[in-house]
This record gives sequence, structure tokens and C-alpha cells, in this order.
Amino acid sequence: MRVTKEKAAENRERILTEAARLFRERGVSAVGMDALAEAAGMTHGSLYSQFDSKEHLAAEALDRAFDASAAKYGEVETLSAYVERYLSPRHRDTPGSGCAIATLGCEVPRQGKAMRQTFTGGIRRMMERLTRLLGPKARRERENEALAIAATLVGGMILARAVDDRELSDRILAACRARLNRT
Amino acid sequence: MRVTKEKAAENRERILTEAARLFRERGVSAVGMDALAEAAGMTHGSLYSQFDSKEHLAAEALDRAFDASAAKYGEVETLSAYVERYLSPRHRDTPGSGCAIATLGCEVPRQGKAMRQTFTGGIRRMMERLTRLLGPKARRERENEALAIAATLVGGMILARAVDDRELSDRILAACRARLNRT
DNA sequence: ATTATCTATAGATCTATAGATAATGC
DNA sequence: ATTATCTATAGATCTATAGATAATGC
Repeated sequence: MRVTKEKAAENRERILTEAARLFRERGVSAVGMDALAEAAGMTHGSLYSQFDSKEHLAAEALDRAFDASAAKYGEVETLSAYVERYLSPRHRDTPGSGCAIATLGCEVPRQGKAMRQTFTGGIRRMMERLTRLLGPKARRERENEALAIAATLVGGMILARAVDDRELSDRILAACRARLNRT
Repeated sequence: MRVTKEKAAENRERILTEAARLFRERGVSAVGMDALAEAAGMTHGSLYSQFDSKEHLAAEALDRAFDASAAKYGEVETLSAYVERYLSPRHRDTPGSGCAIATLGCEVPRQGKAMRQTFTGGIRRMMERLTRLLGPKARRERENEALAIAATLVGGMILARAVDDRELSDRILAACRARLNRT
């Protein structure tokens, strides 16, 4: 049952949107093509007429996730607003729509070339956004500071999500926010 | 073919040692019982006479990984020595014997209760070690600082391992070291 | 008698492909 | 005629269990 070009393009979008969410929620290797197809309201066979392989699909979905993050944090005007938003309990509790670096960072070194490339691009975009929010210092110096800030943001979120204790988790977020606001 | 109690205990140790390495190298869900058995020089059937399930095995292996890290960083006498060691290219390039938080942190929120509990314990141990290395301030304040430092260490290592570009990777490590040494 | 290990296998699940179907797009 | 989707299935792989084996431990 063939559909219109338009409908097919919509389906493709929906697959990518759902994939971007599911991969961030459960990890790339834990989400099968079947789960992706079901989430998009299709059968898994049709994913293969839209994408060459799971890895290609995943790399494209990851790119969407980075685009969404860039749009979200592009609005932010100060470092402290960035920090407050990133290290919020709300972000911690909604990984499916949050920063892909914090959800997939540990998995990426073991993934294929396409994924790693996309991911490196995502990290560079985050670094550049943070660099622009930093004071009047030399560019190189701001970039290095941005990298260290990114590490604290990503690491803080990963630790806050990993611990089994809500109180400790809140405390991790608060401690990282405090530290970054003291910059 | 039954073996001596002693030999069986040795086998159990070897399974855990190899598991702790393989899980950190490839991720928990990417390493099957077959791969673990082969690495320990056995068939997968025998893993089930030593462990109830993969998750129990993984939790115990993770505990070993944390014990090893505690021993390694227990020798360290200053914060800057801790930072140099943790954020070294050597650590980045040998995940199999490195910090389990940096290799498995993203995966843990999706794992079972036993894993999460062990992991939380590992994070607490890291925090306590760092707290002891911090100056003469009040305990609570040092603990919070330790959490933020841990976030930078873990996040920095994850970013350095994730990027596809060696130069950028080295730069991430250097930027995080510089930032933490300015504390 | 007990038990650590091996062999064999069950039952799921996962990625990917082949071929049929049916409606679009030319 | 083309093609997006569906159905069916191949071939791997994964966790776990059952039963046999053979040497230990009592």
C-alpha cells in the first residue's frame, strides 16, 4: 500500500523523532528496529525502505536531537541561565527530550563512525554556544573554559541520573550549579 | 568434571575480573554470557552455577571495579595528583581498567536495582575520597565541592572518549585539568 | 553424595532481506 | 512503472535451563 510522497516524508520524520526520543530514553543498543517501528506506527520492514541500516537511522536521529538542543539553548542569553536550565531536575527527569551527550556519551565510543562523527559535532556545537556566553577574554581561553564547563554539565547530569537516592541526586545538581555560577 | 573448591573459587574470581574489564570496555548490554565465559576460559553454562543471573554477575563485577579504583586512588595524596591521574590520556585509552562511572554512567539509570545500588555506592566512595583531599573548610562545603569536581572528572573523561578527534580529546582533558587545578 | 562444568537446546529477540501488495506519479 | 509499506522469514545472538559427566569431599 503505497502512500503519497508527502505522507512518506512525514513517516520518515516521525520515525526520526521517535528514534531520537527512544534512543535517549533507553540507549541505542537497547532499542530494536521493532520498537522504533511500533513507536512510529509502522512495521519494522518499512524502516528499511527509509534507511539503509540501524546505524544510519541512529546517526540521523542523533543529529535531530542535537538540532533540538541547539534551538533550545540558542535562546539562552547568559551562562547562568544555561546552567540553570541544563542542571535542572526537569532535565534530569526527561532524558528523552534532553541533551544527547548526557544520555549517550558513554555508549558512543563503541559505536560506528557515523555516530561518532555526529556526536563530535554535537559536542563542538555545545562548546561554541558556551564560548559565546563567556566574558571578554581571548577566544582560545574562553573555548577551554567552555570545554571544562561542558564537562561539569554533562558529568553532573550523568551522576544525578545514575544515583539511586533522590536527595543525593538533587544535591549533585545543586553543587554543580553553585560551582559553575561561581565562575 | 568437578574441580576443587579452590579451583572453583579461582574460576569465580577470574569470571568477575574479566567481566569487570569487558563491561567497562564494551558496556554491560553489549557483552553476552558467552563472551564472559570465553574470556574466563569456560563455557557459558558454568557461569550459571556460579551466579544467579547476568545482572547479579554484573553487580558483583562492578563492585570489584570500584574496589580496584578505590585502591588506586587511595594512594593519592593531593587533589592535583588525583586530577592528573584521572584526566590522563592513559586513563582515557584504557577504559577496561579505569573508572566504571565514566564507562557505565549513562547505562546505569536503565539497569536493575542491584546495579544502581552498587553504582551509587561507587559514586559516594569517590565523593568521600575527594572530600578528604579538600582544604580545611566545613565538611558539608567540601562534600559539595567534591561532587562538582567528580562531575568535571567524569564528564571530562566521557567527552574526551566520545570525540572523534584526538586533538580535541587531548584539549578537553587539559582544559578540565587546568580548571580543577585552579580550585 | 555432592557439585562444578560441559553439552545441548529452548525460547526470545534482533538486524536485515525477499517478495507481495496496492496506490501514487508520470 | 514506481515505490512505500506489509508479511514472512532467514540467520545470529542472547539469557537461561535441563541433564549428563566426572572428580571432589565427606
